[in-house]
Amino acid sequence: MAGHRQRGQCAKRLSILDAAADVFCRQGFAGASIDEIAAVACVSRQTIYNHYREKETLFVAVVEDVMNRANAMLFSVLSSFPENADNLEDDLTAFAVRLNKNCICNHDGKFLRKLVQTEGERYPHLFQSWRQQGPGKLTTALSALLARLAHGRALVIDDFDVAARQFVALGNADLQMMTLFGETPSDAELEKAARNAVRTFLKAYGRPETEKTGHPPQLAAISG
Amino acid sequence: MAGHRQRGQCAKRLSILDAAADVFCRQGFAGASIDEIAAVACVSRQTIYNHYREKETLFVAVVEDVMNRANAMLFSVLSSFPENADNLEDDLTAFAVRLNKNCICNHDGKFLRKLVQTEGERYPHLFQSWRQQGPGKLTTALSALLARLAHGRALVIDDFDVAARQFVALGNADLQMMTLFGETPSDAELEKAARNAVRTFLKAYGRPETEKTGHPPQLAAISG
DNA sequence: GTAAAATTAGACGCCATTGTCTAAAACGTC
DNA sequence: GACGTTTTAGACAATGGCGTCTAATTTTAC
Repeated sequence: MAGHRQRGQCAKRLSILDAAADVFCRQGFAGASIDEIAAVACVSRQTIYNHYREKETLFVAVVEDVMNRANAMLFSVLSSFPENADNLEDDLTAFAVRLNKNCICNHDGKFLRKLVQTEGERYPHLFQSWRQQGPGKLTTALSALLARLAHGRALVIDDFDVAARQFVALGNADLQMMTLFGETPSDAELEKAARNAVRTFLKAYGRPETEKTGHPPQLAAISG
Repeated sequence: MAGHRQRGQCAKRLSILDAAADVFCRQGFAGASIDEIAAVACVSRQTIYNHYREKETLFVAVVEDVMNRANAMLFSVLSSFPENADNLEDDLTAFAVRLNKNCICNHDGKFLRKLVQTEGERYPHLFQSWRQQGPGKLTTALSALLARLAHGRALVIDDFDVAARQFVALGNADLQMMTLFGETPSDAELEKAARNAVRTFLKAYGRPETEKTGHPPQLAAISG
């Protein structure tokens, strides 16, 4: 009887989901063909229609799958935010690297931003939930984490929400063009971008005594 | 004979170009139909094929048209960058507002970012030129303008390219999500976003004496 | 007004895609 | 090995879009 023969079925489902994500990402919803998805998934077309009633059903399932993965990853990265300020610049830099590498510049992040731009108007409810649970959560959570550091006298911040958005924006400043054009930054580039971002962030929000230790007043670098 | 009957022809061309931009932007290349473009342009389908040999030709023409408009606007906005530092915060804020409003959050800016994401892989040469003349020029030009201010002792900057990218990134920090989701920020939101960005930028890069005047040391806002 | 050029509506062939259907094959469990 | 389920390959109709063609109509220049 039909107990749990889900072993092979589940593998098929995942295979279809992965292939569909790949093809939808490259071709968009309109440009993607079920036949190509079936070919990439090494699965018959009928199997796809067997699991997902129609193209749109499959699309929604793919987006929800990617959203879940991305949200889980974001939660995981956020939980690695530095708690104390012993080595703030290095810890924040490492955090920014993780955030960029695993949440923003990674495959899922690019996929979601691409999709929300192309199909956002056609499926408002679908991406609205991602907006709240993804980028929305990122800002509020990061805002709270920065507040913790500020409460511990490590940072001087007047508006935590603004500072959170600026931290993310600075972290992407050097990578935005690359990711926009589909390139994936190397580890060295990720490291350098995060370092630049955190230096500037701490120059703006770091406690004057704290940030100055270690660095000479940086005035030496100015030309003339 | 065929001298220059271009009066009506030119109008048709522009009408087609506008309609095609609209439909391509909403539906993407694959999803856009020539019939719909013809309907929006109030033009027969044959007229489109008369001016542009095939769908791809039309698409390329649309992208180049938008690129030219965007580049001209970017050049115009860059030329309004403040020269002296008499009222740096306000001048930079006004500049950031113009940059966001007319180059990044406007219709053409959103269109180009959307298109480069969806069709960038399929037409690399097409968008590569925009990358160099649009975002590329923005960074190098802004870098030179910041260098001018730094040379005049108004700013303290160690890496001008990084500072330029950070200025743009900070300017978008509060607006990124809105533009990603297709919304258009109000003037008040533009003003506030630019103000937040420039405040932080000047906290990081402003000369200590200059930036402190006017503002109390901002330590009062910290909780506890 | 006239002639050349441009535009229009509509029909047409062609091709790709969607979603359904069927019969055969593979699979997993007993 | 037998049975029920799943998968597969392929055929199938229906749809829609692209690009072409034609004949009629409008616009424009002179």
